[in-house]
Amino acid sequence: MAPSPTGTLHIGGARTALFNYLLARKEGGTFVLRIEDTDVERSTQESVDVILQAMDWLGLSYDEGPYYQSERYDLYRGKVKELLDKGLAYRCYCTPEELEAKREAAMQSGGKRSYDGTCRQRTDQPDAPHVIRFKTPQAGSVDFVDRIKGRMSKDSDELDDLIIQRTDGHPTYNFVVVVDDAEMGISLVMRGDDHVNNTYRQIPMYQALGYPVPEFAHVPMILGSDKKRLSKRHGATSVMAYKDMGYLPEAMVNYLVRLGWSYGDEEIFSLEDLIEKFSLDNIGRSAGVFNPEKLLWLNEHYIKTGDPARLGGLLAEILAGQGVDVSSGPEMAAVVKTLQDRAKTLIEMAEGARFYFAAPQSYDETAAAKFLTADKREVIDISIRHLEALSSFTHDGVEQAFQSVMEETGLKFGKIGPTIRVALVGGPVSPSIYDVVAVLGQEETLARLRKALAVLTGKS
RNA sequence: GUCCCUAUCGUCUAGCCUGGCCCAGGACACCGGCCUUUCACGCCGGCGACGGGGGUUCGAAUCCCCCUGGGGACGCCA
Repeated sequence: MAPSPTGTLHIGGARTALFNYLLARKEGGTFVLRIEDTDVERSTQESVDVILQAMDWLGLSYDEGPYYQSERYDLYRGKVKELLDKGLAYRCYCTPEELEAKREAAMQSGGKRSYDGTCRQRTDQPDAPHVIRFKTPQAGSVDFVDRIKGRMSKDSDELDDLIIQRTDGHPTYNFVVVVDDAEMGISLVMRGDDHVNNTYRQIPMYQALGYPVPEFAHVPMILGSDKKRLSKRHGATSVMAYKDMGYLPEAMVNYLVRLGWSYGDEEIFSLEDLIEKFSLDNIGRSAGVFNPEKLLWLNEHYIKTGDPARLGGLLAEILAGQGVDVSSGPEMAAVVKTLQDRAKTLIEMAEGARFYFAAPQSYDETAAAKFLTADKREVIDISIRHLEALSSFTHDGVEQAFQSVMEETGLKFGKIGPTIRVALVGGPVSPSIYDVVAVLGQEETLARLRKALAVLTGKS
């Protein structure tokens, strides 16, 4: 996996990383992380950190690296010299302005925008600013069999002499990946299919340098809902943004892998399942549209089925970050269990959990007007009595207590529950009353009910 | 513009290689119903696609050709 540290790790990059990881794990290969930071202008340490964090969050552990291309310039320079000495590369003195003008002119006349090879035959080698270009063979065609797309071919005369070393001496991407992939023994290059045209340019370089040509697997791109390249205008695209929005990494992994890959009708896969089941054969060949709803559904699924203790830990972090004191409230796992079926994200769960840790300061107006009226004092009072007498403060115990309240008052639960709910949580929405009471505990429940009673008494 | 790739429900896809089991299956979303102490969950049902045109064949989503659509690349970015 070789991301470039010029931004965050986005959805597309993460999926490529995942596919690479899965294949390496499945086939017992080595998963190498290499940071492609030959663009000094745009590469930043912050981006490197974000990439590392995202890989870690997704659970994609690497066996080697991270390697930094910026630390391997000696190697690349040696290889450039080798090509120069063999006559397979040459100095080009054309300036960026000249090149731009030529491209412009070519565009106008409907021709190719390729470099015209002006400096290819140049015999003098003045000591002036120059780049180094690779002398791409002009005859025949470049062919390879892509592990995903099958036979691929391009006529060589469509290829021009690409720059492998800039005026400032820095090597360029297309050259260093060839050197690195070969030197690092990469046997399969899997990357987005926006690179297929680079592959045609890279293969001759492997050959020129005497390297074996690796296998290639070009994964289709991920597009936005308008079928355009995924970008910020389609909403969050960075992986870590989803962590912040309360998504679970297993949901992200599951979503990502199904975007472009399938295994019959199955939808749910853990990383472990995937290491066993993943295969290049089941990757589709066409671009896919990023669908946030399905990702959300998967997140919902993993929240629903997740281990309460683990989810509790994650929830506590979020709550703490929101300034909620979770140290004195009920046990997190118990809280989670009451919310798992009704939250799609951890953020949503946190919202739903706040009342457990802070008694209502006020009551929702419309809910109170309906369910917390003076005539409800008796119900609350009777409920208090039965809950006081209850020794087993569990879901079932609480249910029995309310059974008694129903008998004593002759009311159906529909006439009791909503009132208790508003008194306990302050609003009209919460998990099942029995669960809320059981999790809140006897002391806290009674305190909140008495408070409500006092408020009602003060009113009349 | 040139080149490369690609084409099944709105979206992700199964099926295509090894034609008939497909008047096309699953999932998300959407719509309806049931359940229900709120909100949800859940359950049941529904809507919905082989881009078009030519071939080949007894028979094509599946094979061939053309068209069209979509994406990508064309940088001293990666």
